[in-house]
Amino acid sequence: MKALSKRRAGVTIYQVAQRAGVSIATVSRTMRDSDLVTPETRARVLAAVEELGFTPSRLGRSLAEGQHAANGIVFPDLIGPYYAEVVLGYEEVAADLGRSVLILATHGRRDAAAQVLELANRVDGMVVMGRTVGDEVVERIAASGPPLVLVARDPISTVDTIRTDNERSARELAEHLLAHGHRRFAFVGDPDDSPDVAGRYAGFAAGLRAGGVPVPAPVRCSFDIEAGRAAAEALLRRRSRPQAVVCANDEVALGVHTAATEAGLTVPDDLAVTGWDDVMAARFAGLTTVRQPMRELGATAAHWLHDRITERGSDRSRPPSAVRSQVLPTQLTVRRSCGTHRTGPPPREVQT
Amino acid sequence: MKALSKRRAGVTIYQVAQRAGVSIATVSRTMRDSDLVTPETRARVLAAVEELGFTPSRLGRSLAEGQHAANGIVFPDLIGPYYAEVVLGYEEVAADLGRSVLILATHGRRDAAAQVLELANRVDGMVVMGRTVGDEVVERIAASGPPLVLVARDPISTVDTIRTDNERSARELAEHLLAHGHRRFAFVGDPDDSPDVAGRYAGFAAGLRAGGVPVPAPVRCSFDIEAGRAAAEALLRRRSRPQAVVCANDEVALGVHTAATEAGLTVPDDLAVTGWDDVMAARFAGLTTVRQPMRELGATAAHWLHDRITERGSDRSRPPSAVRSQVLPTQLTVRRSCGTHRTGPPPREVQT
DNA sequence: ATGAAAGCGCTAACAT
DNA sequence: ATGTTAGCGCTTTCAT
Repeated sequence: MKALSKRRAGVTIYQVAQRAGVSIATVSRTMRDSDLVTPETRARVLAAVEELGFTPSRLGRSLAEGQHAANGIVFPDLIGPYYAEVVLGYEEVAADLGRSVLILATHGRRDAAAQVLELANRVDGMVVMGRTVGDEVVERIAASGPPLVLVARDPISTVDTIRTDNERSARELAEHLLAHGHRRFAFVGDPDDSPDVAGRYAGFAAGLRAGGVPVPAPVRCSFDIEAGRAAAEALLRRRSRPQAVVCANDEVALGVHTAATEAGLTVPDDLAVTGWDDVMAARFAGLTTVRQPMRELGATAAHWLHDRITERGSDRSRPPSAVRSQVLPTQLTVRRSCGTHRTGPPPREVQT
Repeated sequence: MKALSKRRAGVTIYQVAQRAGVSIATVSRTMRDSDLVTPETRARVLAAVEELGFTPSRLGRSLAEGQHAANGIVFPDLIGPYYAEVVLGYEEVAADLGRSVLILATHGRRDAAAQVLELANRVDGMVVMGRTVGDEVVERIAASGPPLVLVARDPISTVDTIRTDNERSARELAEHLLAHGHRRFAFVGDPDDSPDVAGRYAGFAAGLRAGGVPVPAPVRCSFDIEAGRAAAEALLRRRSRPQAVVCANDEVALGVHTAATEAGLTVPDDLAVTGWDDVMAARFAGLTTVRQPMRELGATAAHWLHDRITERGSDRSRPPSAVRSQVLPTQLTVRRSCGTHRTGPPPREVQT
């Protein structure tokens, strides 16, 4: 069979060189804006480039340079605004720094590790977010792959990590709920599911403990409205119904809210509900929640990665700079759903 | 200066070959699972691969194969669930087909064209969505670049296009509002901004015209809550306030809703409001809107692209298959915000 | 200022 | 079944 299985090549540097009557080195120099080319030669080359419609092959260039000029980012999915915002912040900065962006959504697939490793092979640096792959994978890449930045997951030695604060705001939230007079609590969400949820539960528990109130075991559920609703339906059937339900994120809280309303309960009078993330719907549902700087998370990661890539490119005898770790602050946003305030006018979009 | 600007190479196929005492061809065959290698040789090679921690270079492989094994997608941003869902649907299918995904958010940057062209250089096929770059760019890539699929933008000859229906549902929406008794309308959104909005305005206008009601000029605004709110504030100050406001998307509608409430008006009694997209907040705000199959949009694009890439890879003497074009159906979702129904019980999540 | 040539790491046709 | 070798398209010494 004569089928050409290989993609037909475009215009190459050789054709341009021939057309301009110069060597490929000169064409290359012209394309890279080297000043070792006389204006006349340059003009001749440019003319040939124009006539032929030449665009340097990224593959050829990358192979020769040993650089992809691309960054990767690994996240679980794009459902809900959280990851989308992080990715957006990341992409924007990376693009400004002249780097293309490869994405990988793991969707909880079991072959995620292989895909992440494959991605590591296509980029000069990458971000790995929580809930995607285990530390073994991260450690392997850290050891022999491109520079890494961890986002929203527990740090491991030698790898830069950037997170948002969970414990502090969760504790603040618990204290706020206690101040409302609530004494029977529930936590909906799975601390084993992600470091973020673990931190939120820990802060929540610390707050209750400090208030001398018993800490409930978490009601485990996944990150969506339906899961929250199902969890709440079970919760509301208990003999001793909780007065306040703290949820792992806004979707879950919105599900709990829906279930409560459907059960004939009024939020917050019969049941207080809180979320996390401050998604758009939270505002319209009057949900008390915690806002976190999602875009900044992505943007910072992109900058840090760029630093690592740049330092690795330079003198390799110099030791790499110190491992960085940062926790960005979050902001409790109080709306109606956490309970009626006992004094003063009803709060509107108060932020502490 | 002695700085090694070139990235230190990893383990190469040559080192593995030497270690295993075979030629690089045999190593290559082993890695590609060719059956032209005896089990013993294969084992020896695999051992060497293991000991050395060899991973084939994607760059070397791609250059030799003339294939990136990657797809691209260009969209304006990831604000709001619309593009995020499309991207997610696209990524999921592309990953299943063994292709990495490169994203490019144009953010309305003026150098978007250059970035899109650069992206075209890194992929075997790409999706271009509306509101990103002009047809000149698309046409240029169609002529000399990788296969293309257009999503949510007007078709151009020779390029596959996939859209969701705007006119039909918009007209249905207008008819529904007329049935509520509304007679003075406003449309908030910019038809010049995207083909989608143009289609929605056209359907809306057609519906009003058929009902013998004057068609208002669009109140132009961008795609966010604040813009909608600002537009509504101006609108509500007019001497003859509209009875119903049809918005280009849910964010705008939510902004209009907010402005109306702040102005002391009740939705829908004093003002009916409708959106488009059915974002999560729409449900909690009781917003009448139109749902579109966002993920399917992305998934279909990924499949079509795969077809094109595959057919191009095979016998090039065979002409390419016909240009495809498809319009996915949308679904009017009626909630409270469009007006009180004159007969029967209040509608709840009715879908027509 | 320009050219010749040696890679970069791999695949695949061809030879044995 | 395995090896040899010629690319793939570019960058970058090293000469001139």
